Amino acid sequence: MTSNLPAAARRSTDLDRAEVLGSFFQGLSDPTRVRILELLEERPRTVTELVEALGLAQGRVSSHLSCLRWCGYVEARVEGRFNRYRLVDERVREILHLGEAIVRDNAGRLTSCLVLGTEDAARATTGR
Amino acid sequence: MTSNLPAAARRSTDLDRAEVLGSFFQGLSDPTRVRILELLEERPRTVTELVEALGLAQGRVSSHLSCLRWCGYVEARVEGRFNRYRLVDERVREILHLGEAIVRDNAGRLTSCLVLGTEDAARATTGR
DNA sequence: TAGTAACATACGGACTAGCGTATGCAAAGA
DNA sequence: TCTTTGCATACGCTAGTCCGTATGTTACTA
Repeated sequence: MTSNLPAAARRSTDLDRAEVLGSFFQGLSDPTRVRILELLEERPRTVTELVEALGLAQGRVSSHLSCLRWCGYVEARVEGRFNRYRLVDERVREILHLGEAIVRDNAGRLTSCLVLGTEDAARATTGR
Repeated sequence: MTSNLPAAARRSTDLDRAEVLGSFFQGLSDPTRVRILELLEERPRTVTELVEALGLAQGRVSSHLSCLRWCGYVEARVEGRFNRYRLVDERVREILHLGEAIVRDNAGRLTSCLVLGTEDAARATTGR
C-alpha cells in the first residue's frame, strides 16, 4: 500500500457516516500513532524530533503523520525547513483520555484474559 | 484469521500501554462495529435483532460483537436462549460523540479532499 | 427425545495495513 | 551553484483483518 491512509481516503464513493467514522477512529488503532499523539500532547514537535523519540524510520513516521493529518488529529505548520506538528483540538485529547481511562479500568480483566488463549478470553466475557 | 479480535488479544507478551490503547481503539475502526454501537446506543438488542438491522450474516455479527466485548465496549446478558447486548458505560458514548463531532466539523475539508486524489488530499493538509 | 431457534466459533480466500528501503523535492548554508 | 538537511511519498513484502460459509453448542418446544 502506498501509505497509511485509511481505505476511505482512497475511495471516493460509498462513504456513509459509519464508514467515515470508522476511518476516523482507525487513526487511533495503531500503537505508533497513539504514541505520536501522546508525544504531541506534551508539546508540538518536528518530524525529526518524533523520529528520534520513536526510534523509527523517518519515512514511517511521516506516513503515520500523514494518516493523522487526514483523520484530523494533527496539523502541520512549516517553520523554515522544519515542519512542526501539533494536536488540532481539545477533543482529540479528550478521546485519548477517555480511552486510557476505560482501558485502565478494564486492565485487570484484559490482562487476565490475555494470559489465557483467545477462545478462553472470548468465553470469559460471554455467558456461554 | 479466526475472528475479528485485535492482534493484541492473541499475543500474550509485548503489550505496552500504547499497544493496548491502539487495540482498544481498533474496536472502533470498522464501520460495521460503529453501526453496532450506534444501534446499541438506542437500546440493548439481541444478536438476531442486530443481524436484522445490519443485513449481515449472523456469524459476522457475532464476531464483531466478540471484538467489541473484548475491547470493553459492550457486554452481553443471557436471557433464556437470547443474548442481549448493551453498551458497557457512558464513556463509550462520549467517545463516539466526540468522534462524530470532529468528523462533522471536518466534513467540508474531508469531502473536498476525497473527491481529489490521495496525493492531492494529503498535500492539501500540508504546507508542502 | 427429536427438532428448532439463537448464538459462538472455525476455516479459506481476498483485501488491507504497516514495515523497511529507496527516491524526490524544497529550504538553508557553503 | 552544489551540498546538506528535513520531510513526503512510492514500492514490494509480510502479517493482520474482514467476509461468507460451515459447524458446534445450548435452551426451548413439540
